[in-house]
Amino acid sequence: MVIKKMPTIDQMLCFAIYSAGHAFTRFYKPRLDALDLTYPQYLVFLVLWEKDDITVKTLGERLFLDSGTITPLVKRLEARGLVSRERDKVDERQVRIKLTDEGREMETKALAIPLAVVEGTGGSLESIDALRQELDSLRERLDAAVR
Amino acid sequence: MVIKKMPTIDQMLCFAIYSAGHAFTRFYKPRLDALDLTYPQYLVFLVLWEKDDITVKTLGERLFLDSGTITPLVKRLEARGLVSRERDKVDERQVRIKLTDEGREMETKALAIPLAVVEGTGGSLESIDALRQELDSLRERLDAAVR
DNA sequence: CGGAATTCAATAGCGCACAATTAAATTGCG
DNA sequence: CGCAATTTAATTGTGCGCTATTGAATTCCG
Repeated sequence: MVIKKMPTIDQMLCFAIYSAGHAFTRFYKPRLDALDLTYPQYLVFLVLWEKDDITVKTLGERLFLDSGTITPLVKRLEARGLVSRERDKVDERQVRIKLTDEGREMETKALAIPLAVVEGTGGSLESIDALRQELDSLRERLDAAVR
Repeated sequence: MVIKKMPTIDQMLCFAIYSAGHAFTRFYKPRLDALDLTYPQYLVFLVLWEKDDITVKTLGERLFLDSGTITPLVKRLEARGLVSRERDKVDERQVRIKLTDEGREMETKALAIPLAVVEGTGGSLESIDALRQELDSLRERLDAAVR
């Protein structure tokens, strides 16, 4: 089976992912407004709540983002007193990011969010997880194809 | 079953979609560089190759984007001579977007791209389509929840 | 040991995305 | 008809996300 003509945008997996991603951001918006966080900032906190005192590089690896994105984002969080940034004493190339008390306390308020998400997506936890696994595997194949 | 703790980022569907979307953009990058298009610009052309002489509003509805995103993007394409923008003669509130000859001719070169994508994603066309349908339905549920 | 190569974060510039606002054209309704 | 309400696109401002580059610290290796 070979594609001879340009596919319609509605038939394309990449666009389904692209538009579902935007829909998720819009869905999160009113919930995250309560914490005064953007969606990418929320992702940073998810990583830090799990384990903080990590470097910019490690954070970027978890989120598949580079320092050009991470650095200014984290600086904005630092300016608000939610995280701290300081050079590693042993290897001064690295910058370690830690939660402040205020940043850590936000987790409690944020607990309401995943509840609303499961409700908003509508499916069973099992079907959500199956979809997630397919997307993870897709991301891995795409990443592998880029190198 | 109720969520009591914050989920890990790797367990979250929204992040799987978010990161798969970025992986797709990175995968497309070298192919789109050959056309000197960004990924969102490519999506605009997919819509226009299918049917041009449409308004900013219609284009936005196809892509789930608003004029704040569409207008500057299309202006950049106009500056390169790939599309034209002109006010509708009947209803001057509307701006109609048409392909130029050069813009239309790009479709032939672009045909190589979806072939590479199917190869890069690796799965069967059937499994790709099943995944796409799940994501479309998810997007609809999320949009409905936002109202 | 010492210079070259590598690693790491920061920075500058471009192009989305989106919210909020503005301005103009059209429609609705008394 | 006339004026308010609505529709449409453009504009402004903020925050990603990426590329390319820079500069500093560290590691590699002869």
